[in-house]
This record gives sequence, C-alpha cells and structure tokens, in this order.
Amino acid sequence: MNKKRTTLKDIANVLSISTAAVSKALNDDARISVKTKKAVKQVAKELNYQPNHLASALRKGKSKLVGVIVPRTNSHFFSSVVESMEGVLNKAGYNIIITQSNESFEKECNNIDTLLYLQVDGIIASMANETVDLSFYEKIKSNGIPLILFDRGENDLNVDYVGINDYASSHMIIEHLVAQGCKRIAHIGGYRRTRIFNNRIRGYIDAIKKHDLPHDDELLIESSLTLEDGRQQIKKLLALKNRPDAVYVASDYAALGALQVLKEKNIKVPEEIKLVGFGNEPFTSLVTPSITSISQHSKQIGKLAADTFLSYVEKDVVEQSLNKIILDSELIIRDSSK
Amino acid sequence: MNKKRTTLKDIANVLSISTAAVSKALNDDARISVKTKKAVKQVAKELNYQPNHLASALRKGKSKLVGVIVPRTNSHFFSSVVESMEGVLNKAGYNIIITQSNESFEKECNNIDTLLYLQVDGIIASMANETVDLSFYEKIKSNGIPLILFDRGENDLNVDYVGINDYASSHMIIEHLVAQGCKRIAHIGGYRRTRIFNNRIRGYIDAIKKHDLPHDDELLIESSLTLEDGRQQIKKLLALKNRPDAVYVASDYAALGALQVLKEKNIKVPEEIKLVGFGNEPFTSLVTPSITSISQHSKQIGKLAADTFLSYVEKDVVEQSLNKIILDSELIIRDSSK
DNA sequence: TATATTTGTTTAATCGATTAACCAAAAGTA
DNA sequence: TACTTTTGGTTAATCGATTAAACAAATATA
Repeated sequence: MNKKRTTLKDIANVLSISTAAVSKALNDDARISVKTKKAVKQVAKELNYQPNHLASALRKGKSKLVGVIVPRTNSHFFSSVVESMEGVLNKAGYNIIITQSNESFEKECNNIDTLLYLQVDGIIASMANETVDLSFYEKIKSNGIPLILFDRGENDLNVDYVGINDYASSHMIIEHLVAQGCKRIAHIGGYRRTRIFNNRIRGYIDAIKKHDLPHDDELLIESSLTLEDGRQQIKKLLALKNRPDAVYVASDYAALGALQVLKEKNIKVPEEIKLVGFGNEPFTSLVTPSITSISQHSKQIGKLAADTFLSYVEKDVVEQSLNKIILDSELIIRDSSK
Repeated sequence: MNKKRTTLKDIANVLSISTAAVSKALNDDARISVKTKKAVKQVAKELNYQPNHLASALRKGKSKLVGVIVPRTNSHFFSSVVESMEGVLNKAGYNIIITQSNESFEKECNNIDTLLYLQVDGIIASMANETVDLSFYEKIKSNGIPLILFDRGENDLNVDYVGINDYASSHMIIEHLVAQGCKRIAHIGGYRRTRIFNNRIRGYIDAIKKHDLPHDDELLIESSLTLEDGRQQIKKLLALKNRPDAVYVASDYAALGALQVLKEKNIKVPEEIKLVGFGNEPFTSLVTPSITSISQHSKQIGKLAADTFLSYVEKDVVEQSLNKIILDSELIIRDSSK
C-alpha cells in the first residue's frame, strides 16, 4: 500500500532539480533541455506519477470538467446524446459529470448547485419537465460559465441551443397520417411552457388546418407524457363521442402507454386507430405493433452540443454570437400507422 | 457578469477579520463567537459566497466525489442502482461521477484512470463483460481508495461486493419451469469468467440435475447476452433435432432478441416454448407476450453499495472486514412462461 | 575583449481553504 | 493582587501544480 501519491517534489528530489523544472518538463516547455525532459519523464514513470488534478485545476482556474444535466439517463435518447458528447469532450481533455433531474425542478436546482460547487468549466443541460423558474440557469450565466441547452430548451433564456425541428416534425407526422387516410387526428402533447412541446403543438395545429381537418379542442391534450399519463389520456380520447382515427403522441413513452390501453380494449392498431410516437426509442420497434416515431439524431445533437461548448473555451472569445442549431428530424414509419 | 467569485478573503475584508476566522465561522468552529459567526454568514450570503471546492479538496485531501462505473446507463437496472446510490451519497455530502464502459475493457480502464485523476474518494463499479484483466482494479486498491463492486463482480478480487443470489435465482427459474411441465430446458447464459454468469450457469446445471432432466451440452450456451446475440443463439437452439421446450436466458435483452426470432418464426410462446429472462427490465412487461424475469432489487443494491462505501470513509477504520452482501431475488412470472 | 543574446533553470508567488501553533484580552480562581 | 484558564481570535504554513520574474552560464555578436 503506497500511502502517499508521488508529487512533483518527489521527482524533483530524485533528480536534484526544482519542482518548477519538473512541471515544465512534463508540460514540454520549450525552455527545458531535452536531456532533463527525458530524465524527468523517466523518473515520473518509475514513481508512477499521477498529476494532482485538484492542485492543477485550482491553480489554472479550470477544472476540465463539464457538467451534464439530463431528465434521466435511462432513456435511449438521453443516454445516446450523453455518450456522443462524452466522446467529443474526452478527446478534448474534458471529463463529464452526469447528473439526472428525474424531471424534478428541485433536483435540477440541486444539480446546478453541485456542478457549480465542483467548479465545472461548463454545463450542458436538458431541462426537466417541471422547470419554469429559470433563475438557477441565470445563476450559471452570471457565474460566467458557458451554458448549452439541448432538446428541452427555453426561448426566454438567451443561451446556445441544439435540438431538432419540432414544428416541422409535427408537419411530417400529420402529412404521413393524412396520406394514410386519417381524417380526425388527435394530439397528446407536452406542456406548452416547454419550448419543444409548444413547437410540436403549433406544428400539429398548423398542419391540421392546412389540410382542413377538424381541430376540436378535445383532440388536443397537454400532459406530462409519462407512460402512465399516456394511458390516462388515451382513455379520455376513447371516451369521446367522436373518436379520433389517429393519435400523435409527443413522446414514445406516453405512446407506449396509449398502445397498452388500446390493446387491452381490443382496439386494432393501426386498423381502427393509427398511432405515432416521438423519439424513436428502441422499444418502439420491439412492441407489437411496432410504433411509428420521429428519430432525433441523438448522436449528432450530443456532438454539436459538445462542439459548441468547446468553441467557448478553446478560443477565448469574449462575445460570441449565440448558436441555435436546429437539426432536421426523420420519420420512421412502422406498423402502428400503416 | 460578476467576473470573480467571492472568496473567504472578500468576506474577511468586509468584516476586517482574518480569513481563518471566516473559515472557522462558516464551519461552526467552537472557538468563534456567535456574534462573529452571524456576521460572517450574513456577509457570505450577501456576497453569494460559494466555497471553492477545489481548494478545500486539495487542502483536506478529500474530494467528496465518488466515481461510479457501469457498463451502460441506459439499462433500467443500472440507472436505478445509480439513482438510489446517488440519493444515499448526496445525503452524506458526496457527489458522484458516473462513467460508462459500454462493456469495453479499454473504456473501463480509461474510466478508472479518469476517476483516479479526479481524486475521487472511492469507486463503486460493475465490471464490463469484456473485463478479465484485473490490474486496473488492483491499481485502485493500491492507491488506497475504497472499491466496491456490485452485480458484475469477481471472486479473485478481494473487495466488497453487493449482488443478488444468482445461483438460487437459477434454481427458482428451473423450479418454476418444471412446475409448468417443461422437460427440456435450455440456458443461454453469459460467459463463465464473470462471476454472476458462472453462478447462474452452476445454478442451472444443479437444478436440472436435481430434477433428473437432460443436461446435454447443446442446451447450454455461453454468449455476450446482447439483444442481437439472443437472436443468434435462439436460432441455434431451434436448429437442434431435439428442440428445448423452455429457454432460460441470463439477460432480458438477449431474451428479447430470442422472443423476436420466435415470433418471426411463428413459434408460439409460451405454448411451444416457454421463455424466461433475467433482470426485470421494464420492457419485459411491455412486450407481447410479457416476459417472465428475475427482479434484482436494484434500489437496495445501490443503497447497500453506497452504505458500504460510507462505512469506509465515515469512521476511519483501518482494517475492516470485507463485506460480501448477497440479496435474495424475486421471480416475476409473466405470460412467456405460463 | 566587451557586450548582447540565448539557454536552462531556480526562486518565489499564487490559486483558496484549512489548521496547527500562537497570542492577547477577558474572566475565573486562590 | 497574582496567577490560571477560557474565549476569540490571528499568523503562518500547507495542500501540489503552475508561472512570472529573476538569474547564472553558455554562446553569439560587435
């Protein structure tokens, strides 16, 4: 058990030089002779030297840590975004700290505090469903730390954002359903206060109008989009005197809940009611019938969010124009809608 | 934009006292008067003081960070374990850094290096499928950092472990299948080198023998247990001249792959072949037919792993006896086996 | 030869919080 | 009164790495 870690001093002592020289040698400073560098690196290896990250971060004022906040990690979309983000950031010498809000505003605030406390160099986040109060995000900005939002963003918050074109996605879905002959299309959406869900709702309404289809209030529902919630909302739609012949659900999880209920009630999908989800979670292709959904290019989103962060820290730009990156989505047509 | 963070010095200047006094006041040192403490806390709040974690960690030699390594986060089991672990550790003042190995040995080694580099106070890990070489884990131990393994552990590594009784779980499954009238039970298992999979295989074999059922070599398959792998292996079993009437798969993901193939080939589950998975992932109850599986008490595992870590750091025990915690599992019977 | 430049390194300050050691003033005790 | 103890701080060192500034020796230039 080697109790103590090797420090610069230990190496310096062995070679009878200063710690400054050792530090510079390890960092390949031009002013250190090749001979010394070799010797230092040799000894460093022998003593199994590992730099003290805390000390270096303290001194340099940079922790080389990026905080990530996601609603949850056990969704394929988020875990996939994070994975791709991690790849890009690791390559640039950054490590990431993943935290989950579990869709809770309180937890999200805690996470932000924690990340600030850990002195992260930046925060990449996707907001919880509950979040309306943006003061904690303002706090990040006022701390001078780069903040990049993805997927779940906010219009009022003037920060960089990476996401897909939700408005256009709704259009694609409605076009597809219309092409399948649907005449009465319902939408189980998220809460309007969240930008992406608002855009999906707007897209739905505009597309419906464009095709001169009925857009009764009863066909548009705002919800929390959990699986359980999907179950509840579809029941409401089924209870209508004038049932829809298609339902576009703004989340795959809620769509799955809806599908469960439809199957329990022996309503044929897609024959009687067509169903479309959102997010292209893996299970959409696994259930019976498989669920038509929108693919969000998670890998791409992760990469772009990471790149945006890096663009802030790599070059020390003071005032950089805001990036709002909107990717095109893709409709994956499966059994539930054809 | 407040460029600079508030430091102890800033507070000290306002009150014309020493930074030492400020530090002690904030930490409720007994030698500081109530009056001073109040004043300090007041100013700290006004200036929005946030302690510099890096400095404090450097000085105290403790980062209050716990590193977590999981094969992947987008599995319900792992994300659930992590969530419960996080709750316990946060309460004790620790933050966690989540890293994923993606079942890759190389990535796992990198993760360990990263965590050591970040000076975590402990590491809680579940090993990648690929991992055979334990030298990196030895490295953690030789750095004097507590290491706790869960689920995917190793017998050779003499460290704390939290998991379920895999051997007994296999027995429960076989008992159940036998009770359902199965006479020829196959097992798609993991690689024997991994402790848990080895135990599941041993349990399978012993239970089969106990019931005087055939235990041909062709009925026992070792695999990587991915979804795709489940597809491949079930095909092998279906190609046998003497097909099994039940298949026990050591992972829900692989079981799902198997189920897909069975459905594609129009083989009725459970009528022609009964199927049992392992892990009780949420999708097991969502697919048709729903899949019988073993619940692993993920919340409990996370809590116990965290507690074990805390038992090391809270009290400064030098030599503590090793904890090997084995929980009972639960068989969740669903449509695929009845 | 005298001076300027380059090379290679050392010294010392610094990042911010903590803490061992020290000290002055107030309060208690003989 | 004289001495001890307690109270409430202050000083200064420290954690380990980095870096601006200083400096000696070697080399180049005039």
